[in-house]
Amino acid sequence: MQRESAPVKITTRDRILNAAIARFSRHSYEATGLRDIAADVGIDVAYVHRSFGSKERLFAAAVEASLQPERFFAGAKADLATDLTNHVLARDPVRDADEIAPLDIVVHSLSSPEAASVLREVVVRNFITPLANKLEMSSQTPASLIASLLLGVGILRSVLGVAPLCDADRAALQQMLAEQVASLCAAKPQEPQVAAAPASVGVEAEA
Amino acid sequence: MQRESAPVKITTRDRILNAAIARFSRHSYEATGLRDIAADVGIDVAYVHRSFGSKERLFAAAVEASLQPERFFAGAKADLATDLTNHVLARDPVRDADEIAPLDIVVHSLSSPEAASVLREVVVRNFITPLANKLEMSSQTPASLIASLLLGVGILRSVLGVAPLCDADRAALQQMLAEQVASLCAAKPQEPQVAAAPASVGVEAEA
DNA sequence: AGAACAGGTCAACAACTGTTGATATAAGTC
DNA sequence: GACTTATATCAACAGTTGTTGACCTGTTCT
Repeated sequence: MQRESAPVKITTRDRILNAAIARFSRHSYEATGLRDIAADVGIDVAYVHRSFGSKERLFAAAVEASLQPERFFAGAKADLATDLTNHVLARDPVRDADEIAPLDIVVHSLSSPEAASVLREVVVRNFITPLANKLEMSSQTPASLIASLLLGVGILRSVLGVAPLCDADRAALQQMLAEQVASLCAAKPQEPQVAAAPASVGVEAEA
Repeated sequence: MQRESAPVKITTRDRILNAAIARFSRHSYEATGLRDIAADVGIDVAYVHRSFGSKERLFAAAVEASLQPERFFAGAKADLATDLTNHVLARDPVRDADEIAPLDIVVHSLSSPEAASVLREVVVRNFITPLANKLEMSSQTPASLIASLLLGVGILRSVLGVAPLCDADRAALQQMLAEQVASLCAAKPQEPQVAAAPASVGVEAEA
């Protein structure tokens, strides 16, 4: 036993958590069984359940461990748009199927009452709020729209596997996406906007 | 029995389909049981299964019936951005919880191998491709990004119930979202872009 | 040695899922 | 009346799922 260096003892609990992150990052909350996770670790189902109390608490721990704000907002403010889009586009959904990006767990686990109730809180606390802070904005709406866009791209790319997003040229896609994010980053923190009509926003086909 | 007017006979099959649309538009594919649908119609499980062959085929029929291109692309090209954002923002996710918007089924049913494989094809065929056509674009990438943004907003608003999107002023949100859609509508159909570096897109905090 | 305790296993529970075979009921056709 | 077809039901299957109680096995502390 060394004194100075940390024990770095990898507990079974940690291995369960990592296996859970891997599973929930690839399949939906409902499609991920505790037995699958147990098999990955090589232990009994009962123990993975007991280690975290319930499936939902295990999922909550996995989301919390994946969605750490410092992973997204460590860089300079000027690089934010590029950094964020990189997080979504970094992993090629077909080529790098075995890698795991921090946002994958939100994208894949979605849509079941239990999963949604866990995600609701964490997404706001660990992503939208830090993002709005970084942008020095009082309103969280633009940050929420950025989150929406990134989430949508993540789902269409790596859950649905929509061709135009999977096969598109990476640089061109990155450029187009980053422009949208940057535009939202620069959005005016406009007040409730008392009496301005919804104002149809026209589409100019020729740029 | 009248001659001229159509029989308008509402078959049990139709009632099953409508109940399925309602269920899948509110809960995930996996969380929606055939027994729930059967109970809504007031019949036995066996019959809802037999009427469509399998749960997956019933889901496919429900998606097909919900996601009809003419619902989204009937208006003028100039109103497209406003129309599309209206489809996502029209229904207040908490106040109008009992209404069903055509896009809800895509948003809520997401994320399970079976559901994803059904959605993959239909979303491209019934939304992205018609949208790219309406925009007279050769590339489907901008249309896919629009779909991403709308899907993301839908999920954050009505699945996760993220506060900044639910409570935000409708007009302001509509304005901000429509601007993004319009900007993507006007995207240049740029070629694979041979040798341009990813080009960090800066964020100007002060607009 | 003996007690205490975390780490881990085993078998089983009750509830649920989509699916299927056998069967009834009713209407329309020959 | 007999035969077919669509409509619908019943009961049950086989396979899941998360969860629980009882038990075993080492280690550590006293």
